[in-house]
Amino acid sequence: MRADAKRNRDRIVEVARDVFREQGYDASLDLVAKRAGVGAGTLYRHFPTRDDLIDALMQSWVDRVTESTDKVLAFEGSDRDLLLRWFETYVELISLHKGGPAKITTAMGNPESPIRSKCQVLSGAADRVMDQLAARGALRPGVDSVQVCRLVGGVAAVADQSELDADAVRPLLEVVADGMLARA
Amino acid sequence: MRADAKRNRDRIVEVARDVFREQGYDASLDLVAKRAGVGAGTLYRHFPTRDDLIDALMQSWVDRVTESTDKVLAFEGSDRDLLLRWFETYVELISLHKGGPAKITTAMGNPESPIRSKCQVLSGAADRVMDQLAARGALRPGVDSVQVCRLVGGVAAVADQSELDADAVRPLLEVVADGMLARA
DNA sequence: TTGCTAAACGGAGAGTGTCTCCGTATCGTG
DNA sequence: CACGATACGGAGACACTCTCCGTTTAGCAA
Repeated sequence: MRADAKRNRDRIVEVARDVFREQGYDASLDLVAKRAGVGAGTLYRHFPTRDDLIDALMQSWVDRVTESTDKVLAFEGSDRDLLLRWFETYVELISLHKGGPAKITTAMGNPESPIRSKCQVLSGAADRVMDQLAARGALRPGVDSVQVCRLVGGVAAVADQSELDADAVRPLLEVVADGMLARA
Repeated sequence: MRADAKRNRDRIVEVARDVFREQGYDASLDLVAKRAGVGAGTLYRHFPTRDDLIDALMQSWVDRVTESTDKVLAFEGSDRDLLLRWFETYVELISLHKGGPAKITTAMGNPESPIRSKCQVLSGAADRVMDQLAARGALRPGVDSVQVCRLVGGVAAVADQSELDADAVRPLLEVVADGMLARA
C-alpha cells in the first residue's frame, strides 16, 4: 500500500471512531470523509461498506475483550457472581458505542457480516467463561455460550435503546444468570 | 374531519399496513403515499412522523393483544408453562412486522413516543399475567412486568434481527422463565 | 534528477428518502 | 349557488449513500 493511501486510511479510521462515538453507528459517512479531509470516493474505496469501516476500528476493541475476559476468569468468588461479572463485562464491551449492542448481536448470527471475525473473538471469550463454569458443574444442561450471547446481547440492546443505567440492567442480568445456573 | 380527508387517511393506513408488512417499519413513506394515490404532503399532514402512522395502524393490534392475553390467563397448567406461553405470545405479538420488537421495546421505555399508548396496552397485559402468577406465589421477589417486557423484548429483538426460528427462541425464553420463577 | 506509470485521490452527480411550502381544488354550509 | 374553511398534491430543498472518471501523486528505474 502506498504511503499516502495508508495515511488516509488511518486518518479515516481515527476520525470514524470519534464520529461514531458521538453520533452512533449510523452517522453520515460523508461527514467522516469531510472531517478526515478526504473525498467520499477515497473513503468508499478503502471501506466499501459501513461495516468494513466499523470492522477496522474494532481492532483495539479485540484486545480489550481478551483482557477483560482474563480478568473475569481470574475472579475468585461464587459461580453466580462470576457469571454476573461476565454478563456485565459483556454488556460493557458491546455497549461502547450507541447502537453497538444491536449491531454486534446481529452480526454474531450472520456468517456474511464483515465484522464477523471480531464477533468471533467475543463468542470465543464467552466460550472460555462458559467452559470454566460448565467444568465446575455450575450450569444447567443445555445452556451454551450462544444462548448467553443472545440473551445478554438482547438485554444490552434494550438497555442501549432505552438508555437504562447499570442499576436497571443488573436485575435483568440476575434473572438470566439464575435461569442458567444449576439449581442449588 | 371532512369526508375526503377521512377517505384519504383511511386509505393511507390501509396501504401502510401492507407496505410495512412487506418491507418493515423503515419502508419509504413516499412509496406509501404513492401507492395510496395521495401526495406526500397529504401523508405528512395526517401523520407528521412515521410513528404517528404506525400508531394508527396498530389499532387492530390492540384488540389482538387483549384477546391473546385472555387466552393465556385461562390456561390450565403449571406456572412455568403459563409463563412460557405468555412469553411466546408476547414475542409473537411484537414480532408481527420486521423491526417490530426493537421498535416496540424502545417505545415502552420512552414516555415521548407516539405509540406509547399502544405499548401501555401491552404492558398492562404483562401486568395481568404477572399479577396472576404473583398471587400464586410463583415468582421470585423483585420480579416485575417491566423486567419481563425488557427481557422478552430483548430476546424478540435478537430473534427478529437474526431471523431465529421458534425452536431457537424457546430455550432462551426458558432461561428467562426459570430465572423468574420461585425456586422449587 | 527526471520521466513514467500504476496507484490513489476527490468531488460532482445520480439515486433515494424525508419533509415542507404554497398555489390549487374541493367540501359543505348558509 | 357562492364562498370561506379545509384539504390536496407535487415540486423542490435538504440529507445521505455510493459511483464514476478526470486529475494528481508516489515511488521506481534509468
